[in-house]
Amino acid sequence: MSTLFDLPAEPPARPAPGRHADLLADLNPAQREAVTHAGGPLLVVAGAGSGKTRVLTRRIAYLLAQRGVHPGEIMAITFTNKAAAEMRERVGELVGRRANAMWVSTFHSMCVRLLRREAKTLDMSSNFSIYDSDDTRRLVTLVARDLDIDAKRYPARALAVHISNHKNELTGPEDATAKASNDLERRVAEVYTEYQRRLRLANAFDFDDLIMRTVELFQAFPDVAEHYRRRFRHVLVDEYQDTNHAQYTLVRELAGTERTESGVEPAELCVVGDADQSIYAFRGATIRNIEEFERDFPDARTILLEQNYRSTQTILSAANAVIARNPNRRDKRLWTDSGDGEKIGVYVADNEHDEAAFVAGEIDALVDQGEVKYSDVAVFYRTNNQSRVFEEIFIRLGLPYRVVGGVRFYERREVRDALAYLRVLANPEDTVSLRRVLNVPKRGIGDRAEAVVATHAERERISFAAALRDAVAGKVALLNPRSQKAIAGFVELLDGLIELVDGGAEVADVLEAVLERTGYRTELEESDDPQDASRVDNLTELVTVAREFAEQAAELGPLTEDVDAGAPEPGSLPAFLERVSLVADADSIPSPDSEEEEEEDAGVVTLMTVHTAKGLEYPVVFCTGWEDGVFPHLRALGEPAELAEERRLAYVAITRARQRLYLSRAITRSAWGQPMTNPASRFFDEVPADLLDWRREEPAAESSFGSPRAATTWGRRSRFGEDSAQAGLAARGMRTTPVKGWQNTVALKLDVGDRVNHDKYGLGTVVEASGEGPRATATIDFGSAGKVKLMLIGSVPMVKL
DNA sequence: TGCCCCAGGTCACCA
DNA sequence: ACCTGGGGCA
Repeated sequence: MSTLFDLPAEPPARPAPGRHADLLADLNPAQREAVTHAGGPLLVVAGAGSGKTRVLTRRIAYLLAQRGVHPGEIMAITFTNKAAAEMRERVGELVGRRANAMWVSTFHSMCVRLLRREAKTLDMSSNFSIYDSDDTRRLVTLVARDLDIDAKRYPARALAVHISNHKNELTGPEDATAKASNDLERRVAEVYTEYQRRLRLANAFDFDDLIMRTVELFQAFPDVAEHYRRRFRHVLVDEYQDTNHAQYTLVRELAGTERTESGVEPAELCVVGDADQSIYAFRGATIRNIEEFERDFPDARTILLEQNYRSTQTILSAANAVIARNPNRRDKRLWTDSGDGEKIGVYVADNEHDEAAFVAGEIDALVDQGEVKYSDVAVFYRTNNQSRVFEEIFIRLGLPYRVVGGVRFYERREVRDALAYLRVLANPEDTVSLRRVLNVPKRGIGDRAEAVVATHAERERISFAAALRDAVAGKVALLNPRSQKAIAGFVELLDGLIELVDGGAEVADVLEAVLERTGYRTELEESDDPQDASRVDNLTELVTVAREFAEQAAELGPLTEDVDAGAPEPGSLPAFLERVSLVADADSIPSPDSEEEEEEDAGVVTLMTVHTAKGLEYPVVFCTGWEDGVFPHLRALGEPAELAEERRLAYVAITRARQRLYLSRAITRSAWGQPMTNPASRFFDEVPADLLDWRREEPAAESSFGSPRAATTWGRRSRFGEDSAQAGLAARGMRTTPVKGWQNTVALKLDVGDRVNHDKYGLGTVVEASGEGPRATATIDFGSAGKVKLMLIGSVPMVKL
């Protein structure tokens, strides 16, 4: 994992177009307009593969080359460090070294930069810690416990989510308290209030705070806002559809909407996005921001990019047809002039193993034919737990693969422990980190001792770190001598390490000292748990990361630019921690072509969730698990808003494919240890039939039951407010049922104790029933055929007796 | 008091 | 698989 911080590999160097004509020469008219537009706010609606990044980078280059804009006046905001790095690099190719003076960063790192500089204004110290979701959960747990909140009724996870939602909506603790109207909301407000107090005490911001408090900074201190507004005359935002309310407000504050009293005009705002690719509602993103852009910024200009440079027309037609089913969307149809290409391969598997075998076999065949190499292929699934069957068969067949996602490096316990030590050294007030490592490895400071110290801290209104020192000095009542001695040893240990830091030791050496002096490494090395061996490896890797970080910093040299006052010294411990905190998950995704891949090397197949796939592209894509209940996900069935989001997810998945796309489903799939039969994904119906190449259809036996076409009056669509898909397709002359019998019939209503007859399993008794309407499931005991969990939507080949 | 081990319940979507 | 609680033991 030494690629942790590596930037995407450079595309082959091409001559940098410096002159006006060159910057625009290879752009289509819409792109050209987006690049040259001057004046009012600009919304670029960029369909998948329509050259969005190219437009953004060219626009920046154009600003510099043709409009005399100084690079220091440009702020470009992205969602991932990877996107930021790519943009910086591509602008660098076009304009050279001057690119360094621009701010090209993620929302979060931009805010950290501002907050470090302005920390004093918010009564914080500039060496603050940044809490991620794990730290947040820990602190919420502590707070909830102190407030005597029933952890069963209000789990810390849930409380943390509610707090996060408040922050994304810019609702502060006071507002939350005032608005609370039921028990849950009052509890949340209570925890939220105390949580914020404790964050401040720990000199820490959590992830959502970075945005919320920056907004607060701008709103409470207009002179600060004006300072940055004066500086950043051009604000560009990528992936605008993924912004939440707080980020939206931040953009507004930063760019300004009208002339200030002292005469600062609003900055020129350019946002780029695609509402159809908004798939992060679950973390607060709202497509409202892009949909309402023209209303938010009245004199806005909107440009649509519909020409696609990535996929075949077949793939684009499928994507267009699926996404067209979403209500209330701006119509947009992707097209290409590069031809139809292959049809979409469709496979109906008996079960998930069969599905995985098909995928593996097909990849094998394609590679054998010399059509593709492994690294051209990606396999998508809806949820991470679906990766296992693919891994199994890939291993069995010897297909090289890599799973992206899952437990990430920085989420591993040992890595977090080590970083917690470093954070304590950088910011001793960081209570969450301090308490995390207090007794790791075990050193005789148990729960009891910790609680006594915490109580003392609370009563004296001092930080936990200060309370520990009191404990050593014997000022903490109820602490037994043995614990006191253990705490003294711990404090001494920390002091020794802090001395090392103050003496200017390199981060990697500090880290080494932590692992040595705490006995952390020794403990792992002496353990006979095989897992601990890999933990040692991970820690070694972390040391390597720290080492490389210092080397990189040394090459860059000290920062000179004025706006970076308050930023941590390059290569320093705080700088390292900041870097690590802000590594977004998406940044660890290897891009298909970026590895140091030899020409001859076939690379590896990439396995990932659809969410992870956003922004990537592959010549060959297998999108699996196209089943109602899987994709779309179970909890989206019957929820129009969530179903729309699932459909956007399907759209994202389809548009990742360049040349070949495969869609597959399994008739039965094991979930939660039980086999489950799932109907075909409704999204299948939405792809025009003439684009599909059926590799295997549903076995006839499954469809012999009932009269599938007749019984759609109950239909999910009519009932749940979608337009009539049947009518819509018929009107366009599209065939809607490629396979006989997979349309939905009336769902069976079953209760515990009902007797049923199933075409395949025979007679059975319902032992469990749950869910309503489209989400109804039942567990049925078929005697010798075993217990089976079935979804009751779709063509259930079963009758109630 | 603190540590360790085992049991049992729980939670399984996506960054 | 991950956290929590109880009981036995140094």
